[in-house]
Amino acid sequence: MPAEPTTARRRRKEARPQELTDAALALFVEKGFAATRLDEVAARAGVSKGTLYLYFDSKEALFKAVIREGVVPAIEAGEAMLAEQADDPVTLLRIFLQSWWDRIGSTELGGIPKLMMSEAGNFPEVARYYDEVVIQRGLALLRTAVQRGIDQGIFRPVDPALIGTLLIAPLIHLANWRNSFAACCGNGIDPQAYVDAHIDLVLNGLRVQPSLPGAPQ
Amino acid sequence: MPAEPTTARRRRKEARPQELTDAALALFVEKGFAATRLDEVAARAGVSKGTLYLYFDSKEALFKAVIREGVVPAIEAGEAMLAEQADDPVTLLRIFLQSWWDRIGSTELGGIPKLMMSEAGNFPEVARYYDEVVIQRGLALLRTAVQRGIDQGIFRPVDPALIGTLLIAPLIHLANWRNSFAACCGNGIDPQAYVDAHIDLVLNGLRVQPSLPGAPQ
Amino acid sequence: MPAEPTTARRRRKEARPQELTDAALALFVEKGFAATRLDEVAARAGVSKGTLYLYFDSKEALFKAVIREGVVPAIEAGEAMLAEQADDPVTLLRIFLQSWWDRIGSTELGGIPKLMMSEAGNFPEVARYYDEVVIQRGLALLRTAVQRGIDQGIFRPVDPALIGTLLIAPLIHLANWRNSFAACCGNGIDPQAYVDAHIDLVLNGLRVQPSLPGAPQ
Amino acid sequence: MPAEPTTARRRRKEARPQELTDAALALFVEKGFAATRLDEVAARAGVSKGTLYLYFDSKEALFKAVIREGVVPAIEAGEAMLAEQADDPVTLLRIFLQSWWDRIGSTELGGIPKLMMSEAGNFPEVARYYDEVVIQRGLALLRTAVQRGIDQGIFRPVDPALIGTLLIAPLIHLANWRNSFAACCGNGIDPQAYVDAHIDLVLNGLRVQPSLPGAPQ
DNA sequence: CATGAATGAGAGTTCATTCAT
DNA sequence: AATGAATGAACTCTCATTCAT
Repeated sequence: MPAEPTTARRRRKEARPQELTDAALALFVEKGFAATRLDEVAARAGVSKGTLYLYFDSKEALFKAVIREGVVPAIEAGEAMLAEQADDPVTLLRIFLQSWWDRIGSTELGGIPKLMMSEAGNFPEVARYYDEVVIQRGLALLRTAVQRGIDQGIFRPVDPALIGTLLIAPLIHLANWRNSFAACCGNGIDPQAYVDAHIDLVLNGLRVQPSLPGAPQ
Repeated sequence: MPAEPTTARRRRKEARPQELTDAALALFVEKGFAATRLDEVAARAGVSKGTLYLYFDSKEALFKAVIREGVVPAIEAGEAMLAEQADDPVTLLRIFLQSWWDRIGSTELGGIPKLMMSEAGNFPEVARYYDEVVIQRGLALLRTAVQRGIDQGIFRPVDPALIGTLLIAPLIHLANWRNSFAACCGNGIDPQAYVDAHIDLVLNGLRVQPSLPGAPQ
Repeated sequence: MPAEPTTARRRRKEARPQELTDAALALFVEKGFAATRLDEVAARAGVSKGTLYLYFDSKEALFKAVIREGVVPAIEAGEAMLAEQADDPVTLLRIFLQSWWDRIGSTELGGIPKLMMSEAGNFPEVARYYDEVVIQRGLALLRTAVQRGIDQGIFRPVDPALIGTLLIAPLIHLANWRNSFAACCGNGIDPQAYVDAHIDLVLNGLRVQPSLPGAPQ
Repeated sequence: MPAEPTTARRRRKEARPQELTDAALALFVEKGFAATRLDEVAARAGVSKGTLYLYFDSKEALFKAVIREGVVPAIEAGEAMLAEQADDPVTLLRIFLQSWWDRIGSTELGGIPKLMMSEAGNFPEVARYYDEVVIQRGLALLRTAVQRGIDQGIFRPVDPALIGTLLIAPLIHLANWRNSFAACCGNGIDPQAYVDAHIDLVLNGLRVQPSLPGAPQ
């Protein structure tokens, strides 16, 4: 009768699925789903090809797991935002965008948008899941913040539904760039400067014209 | 000496390559390069599999041709913009962004950015070519316009290098969306409204505080 | 109504089949039947691929024609030998072997044995035809000559059936070499010296012990 | 750390490459390289098509392995000959020729010369390798033996370089025949009788005229 | 007659998936 | 649990063959 696995081993075993999805995420982002061979995934995770099938039924199941795993932190990040939710819409937007970059865009998870975009056509139900659970929730957060700003008279009366996408698009674009062209055509853009410039630009664009300094009230 | 083929046949022969790259573009954008079978490309173009090889040496060569063909209109559009170049930087940016959407983003060519982004890792030299010929040139145009606005005191002193990307990113994002999630998770965004909102937002964000309309001089 | 073709054209037309089989022979010998593309044959003959099918029903038919054409000179050479048939078996063998080399082995036709040997397994009925029409007749000639030498007491009483093959084998071997290894591993063998040495060797080997020159009668 | 595979499995794995090259040799010799389908090779070896690629990178690599494997016994046979090397050149030649037939020509390996000759044009570097490692070494052995016979006054002063080829050519020819025409046009030649007749013929041809028995000294 | 664009069956090669060990 | 040899369906690519011009 085999003894209970040692703690080290148990931990290893329980960590396996994530080690595998981590390896898969990196490769799926780099080469795309179809062009990634399971051999490579296994090799990168330091296991044999057959082992993958102990944890995932198929390549497609692995893909779904990768997305599901990648989605959780996004949701958690979003919920954290709600918790910190300041009343000040400007601060809220700043926090949201900066946090998204810090916790998602600039990390390994920053490849998820590219991957999901690339494969949406091949995995519509995964795309739908991702849309509902991540995109729409994120947009709702942004919309709420913008609406609040409008209500408070801080922001111009823009269409909050459109603005949500406009606020996140440049960050996703940067994440996509880092996971595509950056490897071959590194432009010298400093991510943080880019994020700052974006936040600065859109907040300026949203704000109602403040009275000019020195202008008559 | 062989007789020249009749006009009908000749015309067919000359039109073939584009018919094939058109079909390939659509499928590459929809499913990705690796997941697209040449059978499908041929079928979509109404020819047999073997015919593809009369015009392209390999699947990879077809990919390169697709990109090369897709790049030409982008360059031409850019040059057209220069020709129309108004002195007014605001008008110039409006025209540039709107034209990009009208002539590239909203057309079949709007799939090129997604495709190129998805495959940059697998075709670095094509990505490099695309970056040099399309991206950097486009950014240069935008940078110039922004710089001119700054020089004229119309725009705030932002970093033109960063702003270029920020100006185009939301349009690319929209094009990407239309070529990925739109098929399964159509959000109700009206493209023109989105483009308008974007232009409005960034121009407001760029402008130095204009005197409020109706405000006392 | 088309005018009668001019003589030049007519001659061209009638010569076509042979131009085609000549091209085919060279390539079949060089690369083998399966590895030779009809494109190449056509190009070498200076016609288009389709033209081949005006003269031959299929690649296989072309192969058969190549062999049939290559066989005729061998038969004619054999018949010429019979006509010149000296009574002296030694002279007869000399003439036969030297003529075979001059008229067959050293010419383009020298590739036929290699080709036929390589393809015998794939075209057994052609091989059978070749065996009957060329090999067996040639061997019969040799056998007859050898038998005559034995009958005349000039040759030792060897088995004529075996000796026939032994007499021609080295010449075929040389022809094969020239159509295979010679291109990449040219050995410095002088063909005529080789033929001479062979004739010298086998005639010496066949002869009954002649009185030593200068020996007392 | 993975457990070592059991002996049965390991033995299979180690034996595979040779099983595959054996199957390939037989088919390459029978039909030629280009006309042999990998399906057939796999089927003959009792494996699936894909398994071939676990052991050989490509059809061409399989070809090279077939030759390399086929070459080893030839070299070993040659070395064995050197070991047995009698001082008597006549015996040496007898042994060499007979052994070549017994150990090479009459076995599966007897197809190698035909195969190599047929494919020399398509694989020049393999042909070069084969020439250096097998042909030239074999010829050197024969040349040495003949030269020794000449030096001892046993053989006539022939050109040893030419004679080497002349000695082996009829045996190669017989091997070639058995791997080509024999299947369709079996002539009734008894191989051993042929080998004997050849050895008898050439040794007689080489020898200086012995004094006739009973002839006056 | 001659052409060469077009075809599609077939071959080489890849790789997700299985399973005996 | 883990392995990796084996599989075979599927894909890219080739080329003998056809046929409209």
